[in-house]
Amino acid sequence: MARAGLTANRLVQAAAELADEVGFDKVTVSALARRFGVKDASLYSHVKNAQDLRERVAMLALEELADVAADALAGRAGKDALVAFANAYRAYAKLHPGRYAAAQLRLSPEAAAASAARRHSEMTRAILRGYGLREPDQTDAIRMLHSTFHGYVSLETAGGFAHTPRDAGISWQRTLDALDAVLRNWPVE
Amino acid sequence: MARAGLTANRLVQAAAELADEVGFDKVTVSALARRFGVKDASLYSHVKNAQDLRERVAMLALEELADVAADALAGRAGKDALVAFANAYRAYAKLHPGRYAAAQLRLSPEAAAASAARRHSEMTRAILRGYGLREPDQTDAIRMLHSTFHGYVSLETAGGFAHTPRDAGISWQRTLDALDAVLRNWPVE
DNA sequence: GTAAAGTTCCTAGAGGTATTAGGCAAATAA
DNA sequence: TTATTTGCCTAATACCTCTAGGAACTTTAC
Repeated sequence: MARAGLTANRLVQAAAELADEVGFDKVTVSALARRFGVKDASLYSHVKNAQDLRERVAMLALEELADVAADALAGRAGKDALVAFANAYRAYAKLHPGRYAAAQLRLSPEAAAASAARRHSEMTRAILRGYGLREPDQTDAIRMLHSTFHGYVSLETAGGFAHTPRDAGISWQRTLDALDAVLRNWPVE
Repeated sequence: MARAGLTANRLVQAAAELADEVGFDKVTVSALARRFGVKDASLYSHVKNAQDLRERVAMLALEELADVAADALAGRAGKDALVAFANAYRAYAKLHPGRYAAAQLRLSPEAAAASAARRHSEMTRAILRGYGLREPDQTDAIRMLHSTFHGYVSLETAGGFAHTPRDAGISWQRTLDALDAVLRNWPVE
């Protein structure tokens, strides 16, 4: 009886690939077992259950996303940083739709997710440094930026922009221009 | 053998309530049958299958969302309209989280979804009339608005803003201020 | 008013997914 | 080499989806 060499990490990696291929909602214990040529029950030595598996994929995606964003941000400031960060974010979502969907999962162990989530916030805060925003405006601006990025990418990949002929990449650029403008002149009510 | 009085509409309505109570992903044919005190198989005379059921809930949500948005928009213009529309959107998502999740479903029969989707675009376009935007800027702005609204609501309900003490309602208001500002002064590159 | 037709719901059953319990064999440690 | 741990298996339960075919109820048509 030859062993398949399963590992939690290997499973999560394969689950992430599966998610990108067939969609995150179709990442199932059975499908994953099939991919490794083992029985379903065998996976339960490595992951707690299906939910645990999905959460690990989510964590992987969050970390990867933070990595590419950090790379994009390195050595840039101001609008340059904003655009690079945003583009890295959008590119990752396009390249890894399943992982991106996973990253949107509501994680139960808040503590575990916090590390990746904090990295994202830190980076966004770094971008804002170039715009001279102070708290609490900074938090408001971070929330707006995250919302716009996530909303745009999410609607775009769901086909929400397909009805209109206008190229989605151009609207994205214009949206970034608009965000830059609003940050440079943040409304002080 | 007393009849339960099932109807496609009644099923969809109950499924929507179920979605708000336990989450859209837990809306299942079995659970719905249980709620009506009938056998699973009985539902298949009224809906094609589970996917069909979910899509009908999505359509219901899209229509309801368009209705409340239209009400909010009536008789308003400019920033007033923008804020009313956005608040109606956010309020609906908070009141009906399951339905809101359903509305995000990628609908297969594009034609069917188009009617509701068009209403949303029409309304957003109406808001922009107060800002004097022309095509193609209008399309870009619509996409930005939708993205920000959806992204914010989506992140908020997923608990993404819970780490920071800042009240999510205030950040929302400031985001709307920012959107108003950027629309009044749309960057012409 | 009754017979035909259509509709609603049921029973039965097949197939997929999630998960636990318990066992044997392979890898590792003593 | 023996002892222990680990990896994967079989078996079994439970839930969800969906199809086929049948019985009871409702509506239609004469």
